[in-house]
Amino acid sequence: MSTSSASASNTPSAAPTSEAQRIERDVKIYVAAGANESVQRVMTAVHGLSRRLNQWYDRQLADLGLTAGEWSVMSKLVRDGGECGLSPSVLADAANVAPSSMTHRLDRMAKRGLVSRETDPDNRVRVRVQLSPEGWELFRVAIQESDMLESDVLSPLSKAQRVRLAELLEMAIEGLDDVDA
Amino acid sequence: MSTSSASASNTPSAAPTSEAQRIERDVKIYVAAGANESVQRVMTAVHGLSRRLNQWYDRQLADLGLTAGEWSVMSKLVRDGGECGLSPSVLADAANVAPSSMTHRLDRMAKRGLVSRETDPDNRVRVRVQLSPEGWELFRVAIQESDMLESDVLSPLSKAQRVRLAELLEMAIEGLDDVDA
DNA sequence: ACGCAAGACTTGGATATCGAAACAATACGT
DNA sequence: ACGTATTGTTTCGATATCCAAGTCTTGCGT
Repeated sequence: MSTSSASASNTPSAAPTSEAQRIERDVKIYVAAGANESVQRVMTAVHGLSRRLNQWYDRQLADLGLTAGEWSVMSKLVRDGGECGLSPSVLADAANVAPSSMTHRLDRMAKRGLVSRETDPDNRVRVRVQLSPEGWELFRVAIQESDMLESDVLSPLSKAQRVRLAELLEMAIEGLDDVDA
Repeated sequence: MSTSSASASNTPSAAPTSEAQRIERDVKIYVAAGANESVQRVMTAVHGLSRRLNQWYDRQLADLGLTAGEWSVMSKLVRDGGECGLSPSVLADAANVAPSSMTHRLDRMAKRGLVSRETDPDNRVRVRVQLSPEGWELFRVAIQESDMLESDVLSPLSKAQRVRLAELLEMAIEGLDDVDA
């Protein structure tokens, strides 16, 4: 914020184009360095894939009124819910969203009766989220009636490529988390 | 929605656990098949990286009041804007967002004077978006004062790994676009 | 025992995004 | 030329997300 705004007033005798030239020079350096070009490319692609993946899930689950986020909660509960379910924070972490986002998500799902939310009697600070019978039933319908099982969104990628993709993504995430800390 | 709600009323003589058993069986099939497990993993990771990348950019550019999306517009214009700038739809496509989202983004940026928006005289249906002098100056300040050049978000990934990551992401996107069509 | 720091979750307000529909302006077929 | 289809952009309403602040437990230090 300190090296700017000096076009016409500060240096009266200098060439009037000096600022434009300086800007252009600096920017050229940036562009020539290809600065963060790969980062930008990754960011754009990540954003785009995220968008399309959500679109695909939303379309698959449109009849059932489920969103991609809700589906991810349900399948996480199915896979790892066990006897007592999971806590909101665990679910938020698994879904890579902010805790408050998961609260709102669970609000919606609880209002529809898909999940039950009850405070853990042993640890009254924690909350146990479990799939309700209606939730189980809807999950079953979803995997039966939608193309969830057969059709494959990532068909252009081989099994090995998917794993590689996931690994690279997770490496990048881990690195970013380290920077934060 | 047609094969449900028959626990206690419809089949009085059948075993009351039959529905629960059926649900469990179907779900077990799904889980055993590892159905879409890799897809779910990719989706979660993609979402997470997208989130963190935005956070990182927002923090880098917080002083300047720029968001990641606005930054991507600016650098796209710097790189490929040429003489006449770019159209909103091209920018939306490049940023992988819906056209209407780009309209709003450009609204904000135009209100701040970062970009100019004028209808193309040759093709009055098109709009040309260009970086204003203030936009150029702010871009220059950003690449100077922020750590945009030096610090590297994707440092845990080598150059080759980034390229590989971007390629895989773009393959997946292309495949999803084909499904749509 | 009492009080205070830490952790888990929720509330509230702001914002960015999306899809569908409205709205030009052009192009094209007859 | 005229009406229609097409394309580019915007408006509008709904929604999902985020951050910061608030509430309520737990646990620990003195």
